[in-house]
Amino acid sequence: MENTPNQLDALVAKLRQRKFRITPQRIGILKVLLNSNEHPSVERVYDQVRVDFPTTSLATVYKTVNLLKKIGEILEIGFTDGCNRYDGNKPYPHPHLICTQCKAIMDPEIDSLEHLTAEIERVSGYRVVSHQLEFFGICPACQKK
Amino acid sequence: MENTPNQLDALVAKLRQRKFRITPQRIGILKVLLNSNEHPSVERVYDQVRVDFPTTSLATVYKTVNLLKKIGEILEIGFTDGCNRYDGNKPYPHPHLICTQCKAIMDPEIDSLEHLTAEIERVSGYRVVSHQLEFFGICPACQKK
DNA sequence: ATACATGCAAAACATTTGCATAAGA
DNA sequence: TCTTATGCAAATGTTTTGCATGTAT
Repeated sequence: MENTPNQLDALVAKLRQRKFRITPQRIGILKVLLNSNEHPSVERVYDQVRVDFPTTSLATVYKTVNLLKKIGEILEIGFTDGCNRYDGNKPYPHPHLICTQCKAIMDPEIDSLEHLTAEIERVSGYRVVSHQLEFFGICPACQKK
Repeated sequence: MENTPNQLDALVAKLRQRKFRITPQRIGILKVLLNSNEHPSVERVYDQVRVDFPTTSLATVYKTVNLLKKIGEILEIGFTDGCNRYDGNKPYPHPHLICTQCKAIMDPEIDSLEHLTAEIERVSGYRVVSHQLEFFGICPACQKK
């Protein structure tokens, strides 16, 4: 589990550019979001940030996650049963594959949906801004159990 | 806004078959879910059911909706900001087109994602059980505002 | 008759907010 | 210095649950 200083520095620069303040809590939250490939929930981010910055509060994690979501630097993966999860590595719409048993989330390598988006716009008259595509199933590990 | 006795009868028969009891509240909830094409929230179902059965409680609507979801007779459309919505007419996975301004939901006519599902299974090893595809955008009416 | 469903109120849960304090810029 | 971020606790909003009562079968 290695740091990604380039991504981190880039994100910090973006925040600075937009006149947001760089606090140790925010750095910690950014690191967790950039380093993890597990699509963590806010609670999970909170737990991990507190390893380095034990004073960080849950409210701050929520506020920072919302900030990052608003400026488009993380992607929210909506869960119907509480506990949304976040992707800090690929903040643009892309499909997710979710194991309904262990809740693992992975990014399958498949073609994008640009052609579908275009078709939707054509037949509906909507201006499509984004999309969300989630596949639910059982991962290989859980199939063996 | 016409009743759909065939669909209703079929659903009632399914419930009976599974030994669930047919109560006036449940009939009312089923009617609302089958007759509406607006993909109503629980609160919305509640409001409409109470026109016919004013004694119906919100808890009962939640319980019935959960029951129907569990037996696969309605489809849940997950909303990240509270207020999930439900489709009683097409309880199988299909794409939705959601206006981020007026919250209207429509069903665009496009090809299914079966080929995509198959590809996902091939590249990931997951057994894919269902999926969810939502497009977000601005509907024609809201574009004019 | 006997399960099961209902309705109420309370609980649970994730998330947001208000506000005094702390700390980046 | 001056504004913004933090942290706490309280508030919010949706959904769930426990339990006594009512009702479909």
